[in-house]
Amino acid sequence: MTTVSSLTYEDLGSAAQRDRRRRILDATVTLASRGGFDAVQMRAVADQADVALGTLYRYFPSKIHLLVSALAQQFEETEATLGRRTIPGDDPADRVTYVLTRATRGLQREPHLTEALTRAFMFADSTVSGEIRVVGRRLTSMLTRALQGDQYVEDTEPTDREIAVARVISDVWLASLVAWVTGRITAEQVTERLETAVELILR
Amino acid sequence: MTTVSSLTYEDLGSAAQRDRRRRILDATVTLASRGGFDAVQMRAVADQADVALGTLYRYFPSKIHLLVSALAQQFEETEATLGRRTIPGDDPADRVTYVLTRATRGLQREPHLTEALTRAFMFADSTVSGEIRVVGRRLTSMLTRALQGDQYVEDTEPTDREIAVARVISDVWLASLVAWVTGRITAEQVTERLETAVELILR
DNA sequence: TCTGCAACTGAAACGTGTTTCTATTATGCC
DNA sequence: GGCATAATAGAAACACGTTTCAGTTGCAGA
Repeated sequence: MTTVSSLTYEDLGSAAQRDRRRRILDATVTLASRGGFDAVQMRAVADQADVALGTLYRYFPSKIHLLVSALAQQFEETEATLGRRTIPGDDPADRVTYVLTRATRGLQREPHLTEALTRAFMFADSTVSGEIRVVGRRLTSMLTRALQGDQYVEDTEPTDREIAVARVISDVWLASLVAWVTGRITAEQVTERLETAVELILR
Repeated sequence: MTTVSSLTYEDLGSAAQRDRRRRILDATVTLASRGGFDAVQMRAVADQADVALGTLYRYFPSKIHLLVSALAQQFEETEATLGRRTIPGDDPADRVTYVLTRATRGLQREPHLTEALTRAFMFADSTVSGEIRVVGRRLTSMLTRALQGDQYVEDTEPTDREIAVARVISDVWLASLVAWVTGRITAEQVTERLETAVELILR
């Protein structure tokens, strides 16, 4: 149950170190986009990021830590790009569906990357719980924001019900993504399942 | 996307072969109960089952196939024991909650085994889709049966809505199990989350 | 019973995640 | 600038999943 944590951007003192961290995460995303989970090989990441293998492990204590950190970073980037925009839709169900559809379309464009990040997220053990929590929080907050709609700009705390709804929907989303990246369902079916779930919970 | 399948009980001609398969799955469950996913090492399984490593791989083409097959077997055993009994509860929500609570309590008694099987299930890639489907079907049928209640004895086909509800609930269940086995939430929280989800969907 | 084929054994070897260790380089402090 | 310390490089070694293969055993059909 012991947690081992990756070095975060804030942990790193010098610009050179922050640059190393960035290079490592960039290499990870590049390799993952190209060949998925299996293509993210620690030696290959180290090579491409131009750091020694030992250094890579100093920054990220395992392949799973590395990939989950890459996932967190991808989330950050997404939020930075379209995070402040108002979510279209007149009621919570519409807004949630909008966010989910849009996100799913984005993931669909990078199937290998999605496979790598999703599988790492699901396979993470207790030593990765810190990083996992970060991603989980981002996910639910993205959904509670969609549930609240414009009220969000006032930074309203989500209600218990909103949190519960967000959790269920993110559970369905993750399960559907796993099913998609393992070829059990198509991308369209992912969207269908999400819409059905939203229907069941919010209508 | 190519599927590679494990040898099923039906595939095996001789009694000696069926016995080998049983010994392998027994060894898997024993090791998993003792030390979880990491303790299920292919050499150790082969040793304990008294077969050569190559034979183990002939029966189950990977560790994940092996563990997911063990999961399918556990399901079968559970269904055989209490499969025909009527599920108590006056409405679908009560019956589903009953089944979930009971199952969760069972899993709680074998945390290492649950960790091993759950993680294998979530980590499975496209080559395991056959075995995964078997387990997925069992899961949803367990839940649709609870939704239908006594009607089930008439072998009524579940409605689309029932199937959709069952899917959402099994998604929540799996996500909660993963969170539990990785130490992010307690077993009580698993039950809480399931009850909340049932509440949201069925009330 | 004999024969041929499929299954099994035992062991070696390979791939990749992870650990470890020594030499070298960068960094902060006097 | 010189020094102590931490960070990094580079490479070897280990662990475990997986593959391979030569020899042996078990078994169905002639």
